[in-house]
Amino acid sequence: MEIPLAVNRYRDVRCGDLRPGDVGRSVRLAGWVAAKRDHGGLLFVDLRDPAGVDAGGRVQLVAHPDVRAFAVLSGLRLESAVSVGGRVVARTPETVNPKLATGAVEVVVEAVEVLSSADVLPFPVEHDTDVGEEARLRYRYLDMRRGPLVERLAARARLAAVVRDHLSARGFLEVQTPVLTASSPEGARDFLVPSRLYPGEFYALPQAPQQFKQLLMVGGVERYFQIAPCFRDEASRADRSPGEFYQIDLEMAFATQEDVFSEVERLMERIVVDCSTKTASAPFPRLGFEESIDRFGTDKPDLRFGLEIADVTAALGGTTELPMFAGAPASRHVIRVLRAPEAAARPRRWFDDFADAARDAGVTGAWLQLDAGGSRGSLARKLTGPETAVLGDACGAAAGDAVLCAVGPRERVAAVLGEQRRTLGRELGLADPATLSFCWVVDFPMFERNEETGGWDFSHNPFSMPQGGLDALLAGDPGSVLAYQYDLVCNGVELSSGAVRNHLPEVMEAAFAIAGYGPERIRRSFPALWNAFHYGPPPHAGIAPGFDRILMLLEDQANLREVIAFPLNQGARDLLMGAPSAVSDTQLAELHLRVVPAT
RNA sequence: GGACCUGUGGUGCAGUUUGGAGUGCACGCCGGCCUGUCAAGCCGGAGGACGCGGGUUCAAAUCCCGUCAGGUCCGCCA
Repeated sequence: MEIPLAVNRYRDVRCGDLRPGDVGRSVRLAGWVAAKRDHGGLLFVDLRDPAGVDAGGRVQLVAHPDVRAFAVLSGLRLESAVSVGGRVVARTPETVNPKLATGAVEVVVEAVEVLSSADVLPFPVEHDTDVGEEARLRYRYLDMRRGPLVERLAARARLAAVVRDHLSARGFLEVQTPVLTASSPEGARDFLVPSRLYPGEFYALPQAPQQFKQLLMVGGVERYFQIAPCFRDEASRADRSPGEFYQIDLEMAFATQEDVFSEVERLMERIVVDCSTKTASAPFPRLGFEESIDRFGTDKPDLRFGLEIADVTAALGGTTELPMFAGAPASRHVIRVLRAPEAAARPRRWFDDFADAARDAGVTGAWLQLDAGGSRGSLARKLTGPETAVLGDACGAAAGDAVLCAVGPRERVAAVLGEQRRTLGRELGLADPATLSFCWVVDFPMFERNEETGGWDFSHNPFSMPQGGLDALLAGDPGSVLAYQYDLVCNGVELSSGAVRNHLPEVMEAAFAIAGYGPERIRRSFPALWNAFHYGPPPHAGIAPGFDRILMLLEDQANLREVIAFPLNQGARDLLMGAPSAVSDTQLAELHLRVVPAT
């Protein structure tokens, strides 16, 4: 994008714009001292301006000892800011630098004004040497001057612009919702803001604008969106920012799951086309939750490669001499296998590690190494030839491959083999980095067993509409009720959760009853929604794709902090600003707070 | 709440397994030389209680315990 140049006393041209056609011009440049090469009787300075983040915005200055500027520049430290007046000259052929866009010319310095000087730098700004992240966060502005981070911030701005442009054109109304709101009892830990006016009462920062957007639906906003800040006081991960993050929050009235899918597929296609060089194709494939677990061992599968998990419980359970297989059906265990490509020759240690990981997860792990002449491994001995063939055939393993096998409860077997699948995909480079492989995971269960209490918990979101409505809830088998609840997944990353919302108070009451809550609980916890839903709420559905996570995928970053200007660190501290910090007793008193020392 | 990895001049690392003098590398910094470099070069120099505290030992950067900081993961994240 072209940034208009403000011509003023600091500069009249950008460093990176000088070309042979400018030879003879008198120019004024402003920027940072990026490098100095002092020959005693001759001084070269690379001057870099803000456009230099993409390496295009720099030019070589030459200073001769007969100008006063020589001594000034010579004494300046790197990253000092200067304004330089000089004349553009052509370089002699043997001194042209092909690595610079401006490498055919240089600027002979006539005068220099030091705009500000820099101390000795805490880490090198030029050059892409690795710098510890702690230092990068503490001196975020210097980290930015290195370039790549600003490029990612530009990508972030472009993504936001594309999202706004696209969704606005599709009739979505951008509405800002409050940042100071009421604490809600469900979900993650809230960030609380003490009220000065009302002693002992608190605002909460929203974990998501969930209730507000549903209220907008009731209010007659047909389509809503917002690049919404969300605040959750939970532990962080590489792909999970502590404290705050952004969602492309959207909701549609008089809409079905299909309507949401089709709008999001349009949006994602537009994003991929406008914001990346990668490819994606809509419509996105759909996987049932159970199907995804069985085939890929996870509810967020990376579909850029195959390696599906195969079930051989029916084929081998109870029929072999191998006790772990023979006893499986009676214990309601499953026997599943995963092909490990070209792993037959891996060391014993690798297979032992797999078996150990399986045992730690509470299942039995075993393996088969397929050689041209036969098979080896922990399963080879007790199984007949045809039985080992079943294992290999089920997952498509051939000579040179290995078969990883896990036996135990279904979810645990899935988790173990799913993890192996992910690891193999990464180690073997099976996933094309230029592809964004989106999919929908649908039909999540509405409830799940609480292992401790034996009761039922909402497995995802208490606001989701159960499939089959009230009848399904009253049928007496909560475990079999599915929700209109869906995830958008891409390349093994969960980008988003969404749902057709439950807008019917009587269905809500029935759902909460199963989870062990009376109607007064809904009224108390979600008074606004509960009341609103008594005044003709439209059926509505929505979703909220994670803005930062989409950016991670587009920018090939493994860590969220790389796409955020001023991120908190893993421990939720801001190393640059020093937040959180203690406050004065006066402030505490005003807020009616007293700090109790940790015990 | 838990597990694991890392912590050595300003920066990035090696040294830790097998205890023996703060030893080393690259960059940066300070001084000197240097008129065609482009991450300039050459010479010289400064800069370290090896994160912190305790323990074992004749002797600890190195082994043990604790603690702090940074990171990765599990729990958690409706």
